[in-house]
Amino acid sequence: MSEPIATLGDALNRCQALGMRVSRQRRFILELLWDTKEHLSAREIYDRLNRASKPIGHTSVYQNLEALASKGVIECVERSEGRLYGNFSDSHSHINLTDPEQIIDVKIELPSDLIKQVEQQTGTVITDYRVEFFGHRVSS
Amino acid sequence: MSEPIATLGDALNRCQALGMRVSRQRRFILELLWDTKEHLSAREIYDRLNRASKPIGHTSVYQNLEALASKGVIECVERSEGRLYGNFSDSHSHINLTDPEQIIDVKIELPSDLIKQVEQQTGTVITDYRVEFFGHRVSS
DNA sequence: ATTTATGCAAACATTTTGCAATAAA
DNA sequence: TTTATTGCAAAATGTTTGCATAAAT
Repeated sequence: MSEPIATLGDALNRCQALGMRVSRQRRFILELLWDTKEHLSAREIYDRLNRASKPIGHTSVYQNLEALASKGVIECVERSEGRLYGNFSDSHSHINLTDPEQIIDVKIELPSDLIKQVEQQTGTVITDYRVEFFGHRVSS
Repeated sequence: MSEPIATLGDALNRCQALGMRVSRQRRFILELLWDTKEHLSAREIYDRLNRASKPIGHTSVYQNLEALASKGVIECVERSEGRLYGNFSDSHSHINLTDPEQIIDVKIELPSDLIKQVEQQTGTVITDYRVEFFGHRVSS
């Protein structure tokens, strides 16, 4: 497991370590995601940046979110409202609740032997992970 | 909580109990979801039914899935592939590899005490989960 | 200089809506 | 008969792609 991505600086460093260039627009996105605690849609990210005089096009938003999420620099969650993106500052994992829909962040750590087992089974080195839970509140 | 919907018959009965008519097309959808063990997209359901000479239109597929899911007759999960519907939960985990980019599917099961811990900490009932790993191959 | 990233325009995919025809009860 | 359901056509959203330009290293 490599370093967790807790701060904006971590995210920018991780980009460079991955061979991704720290472009103006990429920085805009990362700054926004580290400034907010919400999960945002591509559309929302596009709107907020352009409203804040941080010009960026739709294509760049989508391409960046896709690249950053697939490399584990940011997180992506699927919701009925669409695809939402957020930072890893607090916790990597979350619970998707239904009725009413809500996302709860949760901090969990997988047993290291479970991770080792996955690495050995697949011939990989795991650098990061997150767990996505689905469920509902106890009351119902 | 009312009776669990375990069989196709249960699902059809539940429809009637809810005042929903058991139309030809609605039955097609429920039969398909109870025949398969996969979660299917609206598109996939549309295609499979029409290919099987069980004619149904796009609108009906969407309207039915929406109605059935919102009334708890079937289950709906949001995935990166889109919105999927089914009659049971599957835990599908994978590893996102970089350099070259590749996704490996992996079957893992979390320790039940870890899940219980999350449920207690958050006051929720976990019905499903998946783990997303990030990493790279051992060679690189 | 080299390679990655940008972003317009357009294609593509998914989901929703109006509404007249149809079928279940 | 009554009322829910169907499904066409079209619109509203959301996402991806080709490619020439621009920018990062």
